[in-house]
Amino acid sequence: MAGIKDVARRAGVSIATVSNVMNKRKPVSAELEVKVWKAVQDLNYEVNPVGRGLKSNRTNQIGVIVPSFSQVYFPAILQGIHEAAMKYGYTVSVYETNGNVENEKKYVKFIENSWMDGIILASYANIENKSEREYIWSLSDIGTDKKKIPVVSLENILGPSIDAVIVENKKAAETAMGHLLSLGHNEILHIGAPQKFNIGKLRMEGYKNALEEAGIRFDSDKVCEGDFSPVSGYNCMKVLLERSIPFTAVFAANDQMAIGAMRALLDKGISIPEDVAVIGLDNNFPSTLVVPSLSSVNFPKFDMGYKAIELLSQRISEPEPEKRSVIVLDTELVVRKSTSHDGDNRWNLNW
Amino acid sequence: MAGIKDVARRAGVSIATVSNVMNKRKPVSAELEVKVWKAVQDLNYEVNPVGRGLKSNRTNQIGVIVPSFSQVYFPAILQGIHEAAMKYGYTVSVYETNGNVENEKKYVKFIENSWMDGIILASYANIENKSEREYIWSLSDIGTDKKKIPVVSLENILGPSIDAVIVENKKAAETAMGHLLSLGHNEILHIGAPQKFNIGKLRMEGYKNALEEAGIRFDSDKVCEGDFSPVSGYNCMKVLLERSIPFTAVFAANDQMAIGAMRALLDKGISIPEDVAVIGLDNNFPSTLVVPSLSSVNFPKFDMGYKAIELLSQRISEPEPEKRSVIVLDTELVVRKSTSHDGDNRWNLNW
DNA sequence: TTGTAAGCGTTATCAG
DNA sequence: CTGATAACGCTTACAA
Repeated sequence: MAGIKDVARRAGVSIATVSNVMNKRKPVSAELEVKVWKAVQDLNYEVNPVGRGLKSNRTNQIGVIVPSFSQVYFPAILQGIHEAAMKYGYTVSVYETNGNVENEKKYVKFIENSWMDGIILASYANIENKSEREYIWSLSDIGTDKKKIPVVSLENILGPSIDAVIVENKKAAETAMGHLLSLGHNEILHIGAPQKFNIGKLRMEGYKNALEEAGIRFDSDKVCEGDFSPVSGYNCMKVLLERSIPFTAVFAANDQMAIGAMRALLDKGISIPEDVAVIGLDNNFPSTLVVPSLSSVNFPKFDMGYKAIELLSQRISEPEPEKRSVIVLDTELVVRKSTSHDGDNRWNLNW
Repeated sequence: MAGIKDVARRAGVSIATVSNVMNKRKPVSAELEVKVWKAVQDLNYEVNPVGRGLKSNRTNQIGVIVPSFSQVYFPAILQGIHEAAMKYGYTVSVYETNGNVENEKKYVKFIENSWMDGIILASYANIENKSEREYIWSLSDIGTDKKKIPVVSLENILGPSIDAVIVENKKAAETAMGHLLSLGHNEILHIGAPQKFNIGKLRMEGYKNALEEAGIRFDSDKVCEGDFSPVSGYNCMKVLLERSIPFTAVFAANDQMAIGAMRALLDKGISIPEDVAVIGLDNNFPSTLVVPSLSSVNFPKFDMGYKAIELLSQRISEPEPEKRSVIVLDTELVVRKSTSHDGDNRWNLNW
């Protein structure tokens, strides 16, 4: 593995000239430039990021911190992150917190300490908790004066001064509800996401808003709070069925719970969509797999990852923005067989 | 962010002493040790990996190269990798090749160049291609004399001198077949994985072996080659059905294809498992989701990742082993509803 | 046991 | 336009 010295020796120039040729920071005569590039080729030389990092304070590394690698949407986000990262010349290091905020803090500290250039964070920190709120605040000021390390939050708005890439959860919920309402349903159950998370609250708001606009009274008996998992959807559905409330449709706050709910309905001999229509949120690949296929509202997972890197890259080159950016991505209704016989039945092959 | 100098100043010692205390390389008096640790605590100091890397040639980084992040088994492997990596003090950087060997080479080169300490590689290189074979050979000698960078291959034995973590594909296929045979099936179709991959060949061998041991003649009309995807399983099943060969069971070389095959059977009004039993290989979470749930042979994905790091860590500390290691992990039959009414019907919640 | 100083590979300053 | 050299943060040989 050749170093800059080897290149300089072979090209018959100084290491400074090699550096200037490769980084185009100072003009170099055409003659020497050719020699240097030739030597670079001959020796198959590439800059050593460790040496460069020490001097220039840039490592071209991005740290990605997420609650869990096993969430069904993570691979798509990571693909977006990776593709954009390669484009902008970054390497991606990944950290799994298991939803533990202490781990989150530890990894943030480690990334700062490693002089990585930026952080993409899907945080589980709770703003209502004092110490966690302080931690969130600290995120807007990571690094030293010499090297600020920007943070981009995924899926969440963490605070007034932290950039974020999100989808409009409330609007997405309204889209799902709008679909059911347009099909003539007016007795609609809701299986909610945990209300302690912002996401859960926003999706619930969307449910309520849609009802209100349609002139339907909100009834808390029609709601059950799940925990994102398929089993919680299954259990919620059973609880709701036992209440013997009339209903013709179910809106679940994510696809996993919707699939659980579908299973509970089918177990009872209830036909989907003839007796009851079901719709989820997120649009993960298992929704194309189940029978009937599940209608949902697509979240642009790949784009979220991609945009997060773009935003980060911008912040890295221009650390002091006028104000923080929140990139809001569009969601889209996907009609499948669980709400309509005309719905799409194709498989998502990306798994 | 404090540096080693700040710690030294605050503790009233030299930076060498700080280094010695933290790395325990040389004895330091108890008195100074206490002072140093206090200063470390006060300043919340952590070693800067960039500076350390430059001097010591170790970066505590592992590069992980895989064909695709979206494969359904990747998250579990990555979880194993991450958990072990944290335990051993490594950071994990990920690279997606999209099955393109040129990308693979590029990332290997980049990792070498970045002085990472090791590589975990799930390669798509084909040993039968000359240039790719040369590339594979080169993998056993990455880095310089000063810093060798070990490679651990995932799922594949790449060559006689490269460590690997694998499962016994042939045996796993025999396990699946053994299950069908024990249920009394003797007309068994096979939907195979691509025969250009080692994995595909081994699973096919397992199929043939099991037939032979049961005294059943191999019939190539009972076989169709898929490409791992659910749709290819679906299409293969349709082709096989058109051949009008009598059969009572299907063994697919992975769960995705098995699920595709199930869908084709159910579309034709064929009952599973009453008319036809179906079994896959790999045991991914969608298999617990479909109806009926799919029998399979479990591959220990988390452990594969975990063991790969353990092996790598061992090679990093002891670069010149007597011989290379191949860690072979156990697989296990999982009986679900697609082969037996007594089969398991529980969901795998880890998604 | 402790401290001084060289050096890892690169970039950037500054003199030529 | 080019080259010598200091500096980045740390580890380690060697001197004290």
